[in-house]
Amino acid sequence: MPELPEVETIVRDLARQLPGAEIRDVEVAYPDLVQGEGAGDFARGLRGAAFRQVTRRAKNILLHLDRGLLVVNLGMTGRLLVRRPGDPAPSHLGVRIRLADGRELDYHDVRRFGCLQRYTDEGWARREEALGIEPLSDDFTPAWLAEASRKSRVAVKTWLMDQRRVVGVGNIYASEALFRAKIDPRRPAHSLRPEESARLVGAVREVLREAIEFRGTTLLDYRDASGERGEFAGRLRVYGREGEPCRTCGNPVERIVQGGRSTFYCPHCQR
DNA sequence: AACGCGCCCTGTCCGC
DNA sequence: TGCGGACAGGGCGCGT
Repeated sequence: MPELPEVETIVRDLARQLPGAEIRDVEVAYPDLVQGEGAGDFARGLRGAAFRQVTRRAKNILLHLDRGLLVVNLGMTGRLLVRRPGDPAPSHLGVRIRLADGRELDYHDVRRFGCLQRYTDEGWARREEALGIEPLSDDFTPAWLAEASRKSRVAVKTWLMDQRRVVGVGNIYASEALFRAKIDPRRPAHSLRPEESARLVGAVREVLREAIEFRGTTLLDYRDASGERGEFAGRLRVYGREGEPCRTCGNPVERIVQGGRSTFYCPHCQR
């Protein structure tokens, strides 16, 4: 479910609400969500720790503690919610973190593709090496894209979604960025001309920034840390619009499958 | 090495 | 109304 804009929205919410809060105890309803150690050690390791700050790396939520960090990946349907006394109980509770001030930080996940894992600072630094560059950082430039994709024959849409290269771009924003850049998603990554690399970098940054401004895209499951929907869905230009008229040329938007995932694009506008 | 595929899991929707 | 199949925002591990 969540790509960079959705995760960033949650992180900004949590960064205002969590620092200073102390963990009273932890209840793990689904042990398979906890990675790296057993549920008992996980719960004991968190008990008594205090939240320092909350940041994002790729599609991961980094909850920095006074000892190490707790990293949450939401998978497809994960939600991380701050719950106050009296708020309705979640229907698919995975992990409940009770805070000393009476609030709860609840992780729910219908499909349970998400995960939570504790890391030491060094452990996370090692794990992070496998992740690509941040698309909203200064590292993401047309020159970098041209060089990094030079030897890759995979379709540019599949290439964009590979988290070892660029992080944070998932199935929705890959389609949207390629539409904005007017590039056919089936093109081999290495075939982009310099001006196309430049357009793609600009389009990725633009669509991610706009989506953050609108607090992300809610198709079905996504909710922010307060349980509210994102408002970007109505601004999607191609994703989920198979057969509907392209907002630029009026020809029907098409859906194809690439790497087992749906891709939406306009064959007339994207070449 | 890079790439394509299947799988993890539950829920919803659509066609028959 | 019921049932089977396709599909859903991610990521990992396998084989070639």
